[in-house]
Amino acid sequence: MESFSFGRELRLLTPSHYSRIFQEPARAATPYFTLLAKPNDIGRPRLGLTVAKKRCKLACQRNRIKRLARESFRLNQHKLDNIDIVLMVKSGVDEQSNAELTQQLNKMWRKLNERCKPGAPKPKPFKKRPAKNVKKANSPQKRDNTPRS
RNA sequence: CGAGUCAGCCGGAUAAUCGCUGCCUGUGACGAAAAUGAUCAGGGGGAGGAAAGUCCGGGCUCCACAGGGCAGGGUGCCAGCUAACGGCUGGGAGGCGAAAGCCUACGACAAGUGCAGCAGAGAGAAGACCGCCAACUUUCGAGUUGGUAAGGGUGAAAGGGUGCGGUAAGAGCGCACCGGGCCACUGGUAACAGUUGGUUGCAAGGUAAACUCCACCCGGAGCAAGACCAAAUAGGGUUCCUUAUGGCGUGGCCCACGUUGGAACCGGGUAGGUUGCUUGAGCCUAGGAGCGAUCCUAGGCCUAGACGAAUGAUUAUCUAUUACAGAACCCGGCUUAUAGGCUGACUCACUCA
Repeated sequence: MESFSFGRELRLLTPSHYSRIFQEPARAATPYFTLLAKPNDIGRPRLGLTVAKKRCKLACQRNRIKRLARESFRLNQHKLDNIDIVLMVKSGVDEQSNAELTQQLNKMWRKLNERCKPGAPKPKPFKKRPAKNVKKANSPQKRDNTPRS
């Protein structure tokens, strides 16, 4: 049986991870979300969330939206290829119900996956950064990767 | 039962499934080993009454600092509590309410300066518009001069109130009572109070969230504080080695100095990591002191510590759509938001007995 866990290896952890994705990403959008994505080399999808205070004023609502997004990502992670995703939020999200937002998110994952596929063989504009990134992401858990790279 | 006042409490529950996080127990990958402890399994924890606003006060940390003053800011009836406060408790005074009860920056305007629209004759050691009274004049309509704050009128406010005496008319002008000021006395730690005594005809009102004066308090910045570890072929210093009495630059040339390779060591420190980080002015129970805030004693308990940021989602049941809302170094307060519900004490009205 496949696992539905959502550990630290499935998240974007540092600002450098985020800034990599903001360079020439694939996009997908719904009325309340914008998703940016880019393929990675680590063998699993990863998710990062940005919920701006400007778009969603109350801390409580921001938490709610993040939880919904994580939950939806967790349940759909096996339908995704190895891509890094950053989820952004548009104003008005905090007025939507849980069911409505979950439905939108579920559609998005599939769409985004399709868009990333033709983008994978694209020439990488930044040669150094992805390599450096992979090394860093793997080093805390597996040491045998480090001497090889 | 109705209307109301005060005080306190709860802030969805249960079950199933899939997940997150740090703690404990076991497992123990990688490693020669130790150490570190990956991974997996199990156990038991895991947001609030306001976590919010950041309005006050502290702890903690770093910086500054002999002492004192000025400036600036804050507080402002009295006493107490407290680590401290602009907080709380008790008391006083004033105000609101039928009552329970509630509200109040509540020091000084006799240190000085300033301010007060409109109305009104006059707004401060004031003032004569109408009226009243006297004298003079008179064309008998009234006029002029003076006196007068009792009456009218204006205004938020017109320099105590009522009565009697008094007077040309009046007036604290005099007297009685009421009110006020001052000095005693008594009670109270004090604010303050008084069926107390004496004295004073009462004289210069309001406003200090106006300047100001008086008394007391205040060094600055904040956990992104601060401390530690520490990559990069980012970059600095010292010593040594060698191509090498080398090359390049300064220089007429030598010497000398700078620069160029490698190694070792040293300190500073970016990315990143660790720590600060939860045992605390802590919570619960019992007893005691006090009207109370609070304090003391004894026993017990450990109750979130994340860091792109953990408590969620779905389903079922409970009348079930559920308020305000998310810890970020930690405490004590204040203020604001809050669906629905529970408990206790008290006041008033009605009915019944």
